[in-house]
Amino acid sequence: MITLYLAEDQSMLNSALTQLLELEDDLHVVGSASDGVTAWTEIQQLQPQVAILDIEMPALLGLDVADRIKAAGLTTKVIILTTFAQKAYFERAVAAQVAGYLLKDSPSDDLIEAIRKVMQGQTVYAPELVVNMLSANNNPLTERELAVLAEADKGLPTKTIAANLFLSAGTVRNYLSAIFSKLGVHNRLEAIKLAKQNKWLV
Amino acid sequence: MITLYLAEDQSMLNSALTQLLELEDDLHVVGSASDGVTAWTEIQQLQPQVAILDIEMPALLGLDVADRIKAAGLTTKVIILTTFAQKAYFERAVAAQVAGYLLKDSPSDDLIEAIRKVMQGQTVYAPELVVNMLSANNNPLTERELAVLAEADKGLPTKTIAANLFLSAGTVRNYLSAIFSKLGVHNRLEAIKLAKQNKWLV
DNA sequence: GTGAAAAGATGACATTTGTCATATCATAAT
DNA sequence: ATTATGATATGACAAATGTCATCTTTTCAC
Repeated sequence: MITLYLAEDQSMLNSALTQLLELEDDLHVVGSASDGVTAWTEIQQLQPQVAILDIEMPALLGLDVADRIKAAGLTTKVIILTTFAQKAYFERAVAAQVAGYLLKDSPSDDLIEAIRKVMQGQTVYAPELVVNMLSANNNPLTERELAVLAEADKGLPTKTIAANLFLSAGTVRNYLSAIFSKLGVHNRLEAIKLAKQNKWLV
Repeated sequence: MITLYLAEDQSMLNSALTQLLELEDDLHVVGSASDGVTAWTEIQQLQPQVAILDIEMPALLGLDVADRIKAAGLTTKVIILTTFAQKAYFERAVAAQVAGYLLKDSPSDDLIEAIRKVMQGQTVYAPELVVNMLSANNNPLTERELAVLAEADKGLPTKTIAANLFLSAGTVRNYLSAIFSKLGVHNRLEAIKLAKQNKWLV
């Protein structure tokens, strides 16, 4: 019998999956949560064999939970279950040595299959991710540029951004200009949109 | 036996729900799709008693499918199943006289219950929506202002916005200025953020 | 049918942005 | 030791943006 914990903040999917997994003779869902903090607390107590974690959850990202599971030395294997194939998330997941990374864009039977494979020691990655990995869309922005862009994203004018980051207004505009040129756009809005699309900016 | 059709583009949820609904003795899923066009085609052929439609799907919105079902005079009852409580969507759904409007933020049992109620002629609306409706956080922007803001949101410069809407650049700036003053902000970015927060802008 | 909004326009002006050249200093890589 | 890169800054200039006053037409409610 494989014991499972499910952390997924979309109730419809959470409850549907829970019931579905329970139908399998060799699977048992010992608990579920719709936020990261609850998940982390309960996983420590229940020590399930496999934890299925959504990434985007209130309070704590699934990836953060994965990090903690690893840091705490639990034997719980982690399967990340998320909506989109985003490189940044996938990289973090790999770094946290998760056992599986599935997309919600695949049928529920894939999840069941993945659980069994993971318990046999295999790692299961959605093929889309691997492809995505190879087509390196790496963040061209430096840390400072990102900081400036993040301020700009708040809708603040140059002066305020400068004040917030203890820079001169000119420097801020330089950074923005550098950002635009790297991203091939011509104003803040476009830069922000692009950076968000690529998840360089949250 | 109630015949169902399920249109949902997130495969994990689609397959999980299909299997779950099939477990109920009085429910039968006659078909499912992950895009609006397929859904519409098959609903016409299969004429299910209830169609469960996601809103955001490729090719055709669930709401569009609902409109067509109504226009074609089918007896198929529609339950909209969507992620967020957005007033605009809800209003369209009510206008299309859908029988139910559920959020994915509710457990799957709610859906099953809703299906049975709908077949008894009841309408089922998520309570969050009704609350949202009453707390009239009414949009102070006119249709035209919204259109301008939507263009601005694409990151386009004034000229291009003007060209796209067949307006003069000056008019566009006037509209933006009017928007800022109504919203109490001083630039596009802030206006867009505020409008999105209030769901006046998608 | 009058009056109030809303849609649309123009022109002028001040401010904010975006671009560019150029410079210093620190650090990391070869 | 030299070179590249990143962080930081200035000054100058052009282009885009935001503000205001003012004007016309259409539409819709009373």
